[in-house]
Parts: sequence; C-alpha cells; structure tokens
Amino acid sequence: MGRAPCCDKANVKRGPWSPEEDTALRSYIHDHGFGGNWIALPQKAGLKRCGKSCRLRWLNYLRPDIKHGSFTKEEDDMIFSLYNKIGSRWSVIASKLPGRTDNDVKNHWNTKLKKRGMEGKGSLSESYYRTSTPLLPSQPLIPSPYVSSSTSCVLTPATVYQEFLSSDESLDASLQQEDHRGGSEYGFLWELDFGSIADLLSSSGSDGTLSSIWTNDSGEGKLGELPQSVSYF
DNA sequence: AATGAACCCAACCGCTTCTCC
DNA sequence: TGGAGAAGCGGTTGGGTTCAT
Repeated sequence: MGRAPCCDKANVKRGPWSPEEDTALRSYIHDHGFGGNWIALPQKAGLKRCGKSCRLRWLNYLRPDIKHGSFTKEEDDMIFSLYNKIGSRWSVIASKLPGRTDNDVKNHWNTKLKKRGMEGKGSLSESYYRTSTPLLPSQPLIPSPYVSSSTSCVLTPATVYQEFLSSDESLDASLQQEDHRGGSEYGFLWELDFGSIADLLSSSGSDGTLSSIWTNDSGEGKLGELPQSVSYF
C-alpha cells in the first residue's frame, strides 16, 4: 500500500511549462500570494497542474529574486567549501547563495563541480578551504578584532571560526547539539557567537584550539552554553 | 550535412519533516 | 498526543541543445 498521490495524475498536465501557464501562475501569486496552500492554488489560478509542480515552478524559476545565468567563481568556491563540510544539503547551501535555488545548486554540482572535484581540478584544494575565509561574514556583528575581557590575548571571531572549520570534530559536535536541542537544522552551529567562543578559549586557559573546550571535565559540551543569536550568513 | 555522444537543466518522484487539528 | 495532510527536500529522469567526428 503506497502513499496516496498528491493529485489526480490523470487530470493534471505534466512536462514543460508554457509561457501562458507561467503568466497565469505569476499573476495569481502576485495578486493573491500562494495562500499557504499550494495544493489548492492550481484550481484557483486556473491551472491544470499539480500543486507540487506549481510550487517547484515558482520557487525554481518564476520567483522575481531568482538569479539566472552562470555561477561565479566565488559561488563555486562557496559550494565546494560547504559541500565539504555538510555534504549534499542543497537547500542549506543554496540559502547561502542569494538568488540561487537548491535545484540550481544541485544541478550545477552534478554537472560541473562534482566532475571537477573527482578529477582533482576543483578551483581550490580542500586544504585551501580549511585555511581560507570564503565563509566569513563581510560585516561581522561582533567588532573585530575581538579583545577578550579576561586576558590580553586577542582572538577574533574570524580566527575562532577558522578553528571551527578546521576541526574534525565540528560535524560530530553539531550533531550532538542537534540531538541536545531537538532541532532540525544541522547547520545551526553557524549561528553560534564566535566572539563568545573566542572569549571562552581565552578564559579557559586552554591551548587555544576549539577541541580543548569541546567538552568539559564531566564530558558535557560547553558550546551549548554559548549565545547562539548571531547569524553570520 | 548527418549523426551519435555528451552535456545541461527543468521537472518529476517519493521519502521525510512540519504543522495543524 | 497522535494522525492526516501539506510542504520541503534530495535523488533521478527525460528531453532539448551543443559538440565532436
């Protein structure tokens, strides 16, 4: 017994969208929004399409903020770097690339970047990604350089963030955090306040690496205690 | 010019997650 | 709290286009 289909396939049109259908969908959403219900939209908009198909067409092609055209080197670098960190989380990766959709990024990876990576012709090596700063915010919310309040040591959120990126434990830790919080966003660690991590590193008398504060004496993670209100992306 | 291979990307499929009652 | 339906997501497919021979 399979899942019930989302629509009556015998009565919906499939395949490429015509300009008339695009116009109908675009004008309906412009006038009414999608109303929180994609399933009901086709009928209201006079379209013989499945709601899922309408949603996909709008999100991947018709949205006014979609960026069409080829990917820039900076975008490629970003995709490579994020893929190395989180794998094929296309929606997460796409969210870091304004105007790009998950489908866009996925297609671009499968047709170009993956091949380059397998051939070792990626624009940058993995080691480069671990020492470069492609993911750092252009305008950090925390003043940089960040001066620890407890020591004279100067640690910037950027340097802490680099330590985070180069830590083999980063993904394991994010999963632990995910379990602890019951959240669904694998990448929420990116919203950690790296300035506070820098402060923790300085005040803990650690050796200055992220792994040194990853767990405390009782084996519990300390990172969860830190503020997580700062979004860097 | 013809044709087969390779490439590209829009669209579909079906599973998972979320939301609401 | 559990179930149903909707939305979100990633993998895959199919057809159009471009390239090579």
